[in-house]
Amino acid sequence: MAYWLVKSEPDAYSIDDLARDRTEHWDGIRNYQARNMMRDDMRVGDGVLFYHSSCATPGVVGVAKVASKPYADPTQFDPESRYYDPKSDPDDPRWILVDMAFQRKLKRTIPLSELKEIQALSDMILLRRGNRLSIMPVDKAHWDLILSLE
DNA sequence: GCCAACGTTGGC
DNA sequence: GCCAACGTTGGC
Repeated sequence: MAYWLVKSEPDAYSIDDLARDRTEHWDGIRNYQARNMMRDDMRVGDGVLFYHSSCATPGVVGVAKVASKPYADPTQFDPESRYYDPKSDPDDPRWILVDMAFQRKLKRTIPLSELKEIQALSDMILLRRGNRLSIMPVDKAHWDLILSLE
């Protein structure tokens, strides 16, 4: 079992939205690295840290898990969608997603500022300068440490 | 709102 | 294949 972190802007889709929906197809990912991780590396049951970005207090806010095998992101074929990709071939879809299922909301937000102060987390991808990946792997040791801060 | 960092696009 | 221009991300 592997561990991941996904970013979401709470104005667009928050942990409370996921708590309400219980499960959500993680659509709209238009970055090849992130797509490759969903397509090639995620397995049903993998753990996911849910992270709020571009907000007053960015940080880890909940736990989810991977809830489906990878499949084609339907929004790429929908001309009405902001994620529409006219260059994607329906016979060979460019964008792949998985479903995410709600597990729980943390008792508190664990803020980015706090994670940055922890030496043992200094090599986390999330904390690397200029990191813009919206999906990234998390080491088990980092996963355990972050959740121990709750 | 600013701006650094990055990924993608497209001309050559 | 290079690289400048551009758009986006995301913290502050």
